Amino acid sequence: MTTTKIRTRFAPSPTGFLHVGGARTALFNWLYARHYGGTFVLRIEDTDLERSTEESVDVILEGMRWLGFDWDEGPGPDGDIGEFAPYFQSARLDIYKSYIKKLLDEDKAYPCYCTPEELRQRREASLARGEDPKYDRRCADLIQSEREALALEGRESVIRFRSSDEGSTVVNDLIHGEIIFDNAMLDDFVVLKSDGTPTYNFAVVIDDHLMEITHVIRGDDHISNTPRQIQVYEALSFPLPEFAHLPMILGSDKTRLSKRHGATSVTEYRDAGFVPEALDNYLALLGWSFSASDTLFTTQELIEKFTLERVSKNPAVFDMKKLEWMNGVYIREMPIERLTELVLPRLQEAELLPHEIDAETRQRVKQIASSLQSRLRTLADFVPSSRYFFTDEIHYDEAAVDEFLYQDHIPEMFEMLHAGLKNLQAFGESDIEQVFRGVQKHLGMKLGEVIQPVRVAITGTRISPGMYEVLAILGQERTCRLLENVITKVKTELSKA
RNA sequence: GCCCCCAUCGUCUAGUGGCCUAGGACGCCGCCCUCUCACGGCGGUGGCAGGGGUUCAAAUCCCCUUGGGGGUACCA
Repeated sequence: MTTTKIRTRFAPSPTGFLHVGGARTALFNWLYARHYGGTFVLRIEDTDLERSTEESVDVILEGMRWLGFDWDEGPGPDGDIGEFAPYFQSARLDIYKSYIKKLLDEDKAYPCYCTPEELRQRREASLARGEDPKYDRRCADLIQSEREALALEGRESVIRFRSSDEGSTVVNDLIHGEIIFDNAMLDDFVVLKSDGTPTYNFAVVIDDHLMEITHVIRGDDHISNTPRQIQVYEALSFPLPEFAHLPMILGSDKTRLSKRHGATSVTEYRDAGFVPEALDNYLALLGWSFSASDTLFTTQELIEKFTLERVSKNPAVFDMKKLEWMNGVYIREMPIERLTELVLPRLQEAELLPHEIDAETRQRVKQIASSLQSRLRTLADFVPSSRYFFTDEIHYDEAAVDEFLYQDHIPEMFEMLHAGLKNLQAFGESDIEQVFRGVQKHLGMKLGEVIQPVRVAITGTRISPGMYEVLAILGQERTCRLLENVITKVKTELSKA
């Protein structure tokens, strides 16, 4: 057992939405902390002043809450919470500067006056010569007077880290094992930009150290950055945390998951009718597995079973079909009351229900939800599938109407059904079934030959829950009225032909 | 270009040298249930990238090739 308390963090940069890849990283950090009774920190890496926005921070926090990833330290409703505040990098600039000063004082870093344009040209030139496009260190050994002269030219400076060309740097990764980098491959990278903000590779080290992060769990696109960071740790005599690099999430064409592949933001999945537990469960399986046979895990089980040892090394392709299946499982297994509550706002949104919902309506929606529960893959499916329960304006599937309704025997058959249904004292499923059976027997038809036309008449389509159930929910009055409407419609059409 | 990571069914994966004639899940196909569609049940299709080694024995270890991904920014 470890004696030090585990501390993990998720450190998104607020330049857009909470990406599913980011959500997966957050999930693993969160699960790891919860599994070991550690602390989960949320830190906002907003040092890119150009691209970071406040709205993006809100969207990310909202996504985190929706997914259920509660953080112990980080942004709170009234400012940052936690002993290592602030948790926004933009509010920690003085801290970074003090460490920059330390590096400068010890000659482990130096100011560089090359402009981005000059750097770009030299990089391209060396690439064209077939050389490594490394920074050429022309500012590495400037003397004070030279620096002043460059500054006098109006040049802005950045601070570069003086990296060693000797030896190698070893990344000891919990998932990948030892990864060795030749130090000669690393150049003197920028640690402080000319606008006074630190670069990622520097700030991440300072913060992870100061916030006492014990396990740095992140996407494996950061592997190549890790040796740079390790050199910073060493230059500042900080102890190294453990590193664990997660496999990336890819799109169906095996390239990095992006907009081209469909929805990538957590918000989109929420809006599309996915439930958070399903997304958590699915995301957990992207890079982690528990056994040869288990795939369904409640969030609590995920916490209990999650370990880094069972994280795989290979990249995972995001499979929407499997997510949909899993979401369907969660919808099927949730209490009907919850499904009802989740679906009400969507029905209001579609203007199928008023803003005020009374107990009777809620009860009715509950019945409908119950009839549709096994047929949903997303909550969004509910609206089109239940439309006819709420409005007489039926959208007819023309082909189905031609096939089932515009037949000579339909008016007579429907009139028999109408008469039978109208006379019922009670309008339960079994009562309705009696009427259908009677008509079917009388006409010498198969049950389906009676029911399917009714289905098309009532729902407009050939697909719905059991017919007796649908009619019972609709109620005697509406059922009879809808039948009457259809009988007229069919007669009119037949007389035309 | 250079550096790094990765490589089992279409997809997610189990597999840590003999238990593998390679297991599960999604998808797909078929059958059953059945008033349609779902659900559910049953069955099927389908894979160790290629080549060399090591070993009595390799999906499992090593090397090479190939393929994919990432990095090489005053983005994170």
